[in-house]
Amino acid sequence: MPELPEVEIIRRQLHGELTGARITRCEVLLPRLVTHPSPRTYERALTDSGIRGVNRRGKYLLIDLDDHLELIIHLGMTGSLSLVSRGEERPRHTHLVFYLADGRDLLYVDPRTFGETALVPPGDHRFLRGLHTIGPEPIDEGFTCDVLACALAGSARVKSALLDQSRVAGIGNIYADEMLYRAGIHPCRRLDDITPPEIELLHASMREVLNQALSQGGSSVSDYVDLEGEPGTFQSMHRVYRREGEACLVCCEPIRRMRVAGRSSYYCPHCQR
DNA sequence: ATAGGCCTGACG
DNA sequence: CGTCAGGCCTAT
Repeated sequence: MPELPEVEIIRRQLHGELTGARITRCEVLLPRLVTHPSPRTYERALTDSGIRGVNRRGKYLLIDLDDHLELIIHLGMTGSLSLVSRGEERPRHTHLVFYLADGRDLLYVDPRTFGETALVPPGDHRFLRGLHTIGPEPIDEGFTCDVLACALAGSARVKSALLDQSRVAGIGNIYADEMLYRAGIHPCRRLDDITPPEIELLHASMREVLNQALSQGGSSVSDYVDLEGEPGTFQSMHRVYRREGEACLVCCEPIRRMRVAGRSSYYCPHCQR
């Protein structure tokens, strides 16, 4: 569920709450979610680890531990984290429990179980192909128009390209549609057909959408909540996503939905060319 | 490039 | 019952 803005909100909260805290032990309740090393080794290695900080790359959370390890968590489609006092009842679908020395537990909850977690030497992302091949961060200073133009080389359809994490990191189905709408670009346009001025428009739209979503605490369409259980509010500013049949805010044409790259894609047939 | 698979849950 | 869902991997 969470895309870059939602994961970044959670990262900031985790960083504030967990920096300096200590994991006393970890319990893996759904071994399938641990992709490296074995779930037992993962549990053992996490025993008594200090947390130095929390970083993010695309949709991956990277928790920096003091015993020369990096704890990686990807929330998949429906994953969430929550920080609770020990003894509080655990929500349904709690699959990982990190016990902290201060009496709190960090819970990983995920109904659809599409998430994953791993424990690796810092920066060693060989075991997570998605991380190993990840593209540039679109909210970084260095993400210039030129960087975007390079990332969007080729002949794929632009929506597929935006969803491709090896081209640009962190964009998912909601934000791809919202960016393309604001840039006036049809999701099916081929990359080699997009002009330099359009790349500039798209670049500006990407930064605008991601920054606005961040300042609104992300999008909560069905179940996204942050570390404190709070939903975001950017969904009220969605202009196309899940608005099929509703009037375009600019031209009043009904918003349409079509399948692109296997995903529902919402667009205005008049404003997006 | 597309379909199907992984899962559970909400909704019509 | 069927369809859809914020992700991502595989096989064709």
